[in-house]
Amino acid sequence: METVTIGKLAAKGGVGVETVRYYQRRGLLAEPQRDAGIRRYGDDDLRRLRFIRSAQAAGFTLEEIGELLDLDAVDDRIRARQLAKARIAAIDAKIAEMQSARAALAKLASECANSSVGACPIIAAFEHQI
Amino acid sequence: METVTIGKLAAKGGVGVETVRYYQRRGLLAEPQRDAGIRRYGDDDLRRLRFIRSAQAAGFTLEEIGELLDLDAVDDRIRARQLAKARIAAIDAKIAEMQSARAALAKLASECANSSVGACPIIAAFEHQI
DNA sequence: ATAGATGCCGTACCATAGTACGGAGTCAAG
DNA sequence: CTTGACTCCGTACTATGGTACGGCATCTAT
Repeated sequence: METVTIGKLAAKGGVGVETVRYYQRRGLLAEPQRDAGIRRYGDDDLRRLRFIRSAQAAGFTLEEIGELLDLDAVDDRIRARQLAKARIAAIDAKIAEMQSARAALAKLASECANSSVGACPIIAAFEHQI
Repeated sequence: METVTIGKLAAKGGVGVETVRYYQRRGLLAEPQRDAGIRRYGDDDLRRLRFIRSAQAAGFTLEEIGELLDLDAVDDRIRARQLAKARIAAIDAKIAEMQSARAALAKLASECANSSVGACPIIAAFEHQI
């Protein structure tokens, strides 16, 4: 099987070497086989690493990601659905919040035009938000 | 003028008392008038506090918020626009990322149905993301 | 006037998610 | 067979944004 060193794995996963070691310490990645003391990673490890980054982008903490990985191993659909649904709700709320913030920023960027003379209250641009 | 104590201000701003003190230490809120040693806040302080929370929701760090507040004081539109535009781009990217993550979670929640028999790979639900 | 809630202060501590260090071993190319 | 890049390890440090502590002062409602 194709195996890669920690540096290659990290590069493919878009993280640093130290981050891989850190995830290993946290139990998010399994200790891989070693070849003369040097870690050798396979495709599963890369998938797992990428999953961690994706789940992180979805707003899960590393602790929650650890739980997801356990659920995956045990195939616990009920709990997985629970977590997914809770996260979806949180994401929807966050997206709404960010859209509101975006609107405030757009207002700030457009209404307070480059060289207009009236007042340009940055604080006011955010009023009535959230 | 109506003035409130730190506890009331914090409550109205949706933060803790210690957080107000912290913002003050960071220079995000001005030291207010005092009445026998007790801080007395006015409406401007509340507006400012709410602005901080909104700007935070927009993804600004406290340091950046400090800069925004300075810009507001000095009425520096050019820089304010720059920051706003940069932030909007970042927000749009983040929203796209979250929508992608949301899709993965929705897939996880629906395809891996409660009591189906086939495999329910949580990791696979996130494949091809981001 | 007396509780009990608030406020004051500085300093210390917390969680999260890494990042850096430094000396030693190992590998790959020329 | 050497040189430079990569890897090993544990431990310590970083940044961000707060949160907690503890002893004392003050305020508010009865």
